[in-house]
Amino acid sequence: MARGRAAAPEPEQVPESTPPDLAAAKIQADELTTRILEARDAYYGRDTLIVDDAEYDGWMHRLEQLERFFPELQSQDSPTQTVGAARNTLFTPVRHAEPMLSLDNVFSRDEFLAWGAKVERDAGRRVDYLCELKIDGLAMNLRYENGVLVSAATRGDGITGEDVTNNVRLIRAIPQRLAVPAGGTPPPLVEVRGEVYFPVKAFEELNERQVAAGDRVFANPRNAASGSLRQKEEGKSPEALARMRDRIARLQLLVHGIGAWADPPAASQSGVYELLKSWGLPTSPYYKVVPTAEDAAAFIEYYGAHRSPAQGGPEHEIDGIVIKVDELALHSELGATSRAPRWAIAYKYPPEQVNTKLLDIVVSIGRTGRATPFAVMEPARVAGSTVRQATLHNQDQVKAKGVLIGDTVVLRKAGDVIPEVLGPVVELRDGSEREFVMPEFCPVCGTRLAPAKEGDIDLRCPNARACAAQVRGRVEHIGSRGALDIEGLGEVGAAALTSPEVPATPPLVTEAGLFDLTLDELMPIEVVVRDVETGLVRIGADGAPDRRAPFRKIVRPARKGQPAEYGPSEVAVKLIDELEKAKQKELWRFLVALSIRHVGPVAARALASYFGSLDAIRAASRDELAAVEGVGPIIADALLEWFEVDWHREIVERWAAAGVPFSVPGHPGPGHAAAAGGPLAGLTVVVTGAIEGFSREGALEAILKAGGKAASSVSKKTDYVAAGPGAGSKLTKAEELGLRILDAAEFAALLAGGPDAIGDAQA
DNA sequence: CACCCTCGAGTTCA
DNA sequence: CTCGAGGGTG
Repeated sequence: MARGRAAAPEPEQVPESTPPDLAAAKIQADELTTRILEARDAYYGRDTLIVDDAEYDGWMHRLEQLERFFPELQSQDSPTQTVGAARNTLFTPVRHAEPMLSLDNVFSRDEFLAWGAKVERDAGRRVDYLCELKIDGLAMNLRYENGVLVSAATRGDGITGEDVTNNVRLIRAIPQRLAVPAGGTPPPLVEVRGEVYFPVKAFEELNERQVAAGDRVFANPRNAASGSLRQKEEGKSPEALARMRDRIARLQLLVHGIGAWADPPAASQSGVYELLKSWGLPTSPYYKVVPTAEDAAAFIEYYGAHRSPAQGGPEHEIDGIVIKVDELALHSELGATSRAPRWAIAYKYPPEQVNTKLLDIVVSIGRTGRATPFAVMEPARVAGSTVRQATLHNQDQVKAKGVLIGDTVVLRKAGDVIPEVLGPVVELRDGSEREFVMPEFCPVCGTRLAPAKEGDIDLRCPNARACAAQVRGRVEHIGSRGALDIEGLGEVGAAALTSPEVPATPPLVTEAGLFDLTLDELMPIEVVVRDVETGLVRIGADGAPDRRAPFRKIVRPARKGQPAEYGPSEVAVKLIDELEKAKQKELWRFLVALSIRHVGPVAARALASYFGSLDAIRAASRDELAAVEGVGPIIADALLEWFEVDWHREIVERWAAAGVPFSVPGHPGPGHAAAAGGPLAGLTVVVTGAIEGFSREGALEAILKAGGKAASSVSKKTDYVAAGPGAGSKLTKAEELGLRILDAAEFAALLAGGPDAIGDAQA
């Protein structure tokens, strides 16, 4: 990774040490919350200042940091979430008839089971648990008098909320009047608690419309729900008003509790739900009553893996599971603390979306010279891991996302793996943010960046031969699995060979010398150690940069008058040995290793099996090249152009001189594609997840060997999908298309005996 | 001219 | 593993 610019935050912004674990962070956050709330009560309620502003700001800042790093800690009633809302007096405050308590949180199975054990101890017996999905929406209190909806309010601080009755009346899912069965009378006063949310699908459609209309997009369904409900009708054009009403109407509600009703109307929480349902109020179909805490833990686990509709989950986002003691008599027996009831708990999943600070946008240069801007962020935990960087693809994407350096941005992991910046939280701007400007010159070698051809969005560094980032990238690529698969020639190895601290002239100026490397050349190499967190050079005890020599070790320590004696390290011996072995690898791997545009493993295999040698490919005309299946005029041109460059030909010559044959043994000559045949002839197979008994590469290799085609993505043309543990979106897609899905055993049978072996006449 | 496919790049984990 | 870009094929 090549960094263009050093980040320079103000010194007092340096984060305090992050607590080592979630439990410690939780204690700190609770402590801060209490202090902040006390200070705020004193200020707003009694008009007295009990702390000065600076200290108060310090608490808030620290709490924000904790919540950013452990998003699990963030709750809707955290001071960091409510402070803005509290100052905002757009809507009249209403007092709830009965306080809306929040729930205590647990973050692990063990914590949850400990809670269950305590409940049963306090109750003195076994209890039934009601498990339900914790909707990531907006907590609401609906007040019905004599069966008629009279007010709707947000949760607010739990005592007082904001009156959003007018907007809530537009929500189709909420009945204006309770449907009391014939003969029954509605209670004179009841408060119904529920959660308003935007269904995920409606949310996606909403954002598409917002984009089309040139409006701002919402970061997530919860923001969309809250934003929609807190809109005022005044000052809107008729069209805007219609859009706002239409948006509100799409909101959904699910109810999960009651307040302010003297006589418990049922014996259990589940009984309450049945009652609410009979009144015509929407209740969640996903709740379940289980006899043990262990069963509740299984419920938690199940929905952890089935959070989205695609996985068989609900139409709303969930941020956890709520577990309640089912029997109502126990509720009053167990009671509540000042903040939360003791008979219920919220299990929180690690969130898949977090806010964090965009510290800088830096440009990296890849092996092809492409300049890619990426976001450098304050480290944040998302979906279980810590993220500090994410790609922004190109300058157009930076514009399209609308992020400024210094913004608070929404970060998520696409497909639970790849960090992705969704966009800025515009409300949190303070004016100090600045726009990203694409640099004019390569941050690594200083050459002017330019599009490869006119109209291209991507800028590239044209200095392919000498730009350190590109040389290093190409060398790393040679060692990668899709090319020569050389152990020891990864990111670190490639950097050490191409841009070490010592010697001044690196052993590899270009990849041409790769196979001429000797142990004597490797041993002097010294690299400087960089801090993982900051990317800065680490300074040793003597004040000089911390240097390491990865390719040598001390054979005999220094003695009086005698300097230490050095020899090659195991890593160095291994690397030289691996390079020697690599010379005998298949031709197509060398084609990939040459970094010719558009020539990856697939095109390289086709070329190698058709022509049989690099000389034959080099001698071929544009038309002859394009005759190969999978190769068209563009790839043909890329090949011809590649061979026209002097230093490219030098790579081939020096590798050949070092003993690389550049040919397929026993190949009859150009024009003879390897005969297709075998049990999988004419079939396309896609592999996803881990297949028992095969490595990733091995499975693909086996498919090709059996005469089949190993495709990288699932489509209608796919005949079989071999899926194992860890399978992702490819499996989902295969299921959607109704394709034949194989487990490891079936896959092995297919390889050996073709479709017949697994009972298929033909896919 | 639609598709469908491959390439290339970026990230983080064990 | 995912995305965008753009090539190849029917």
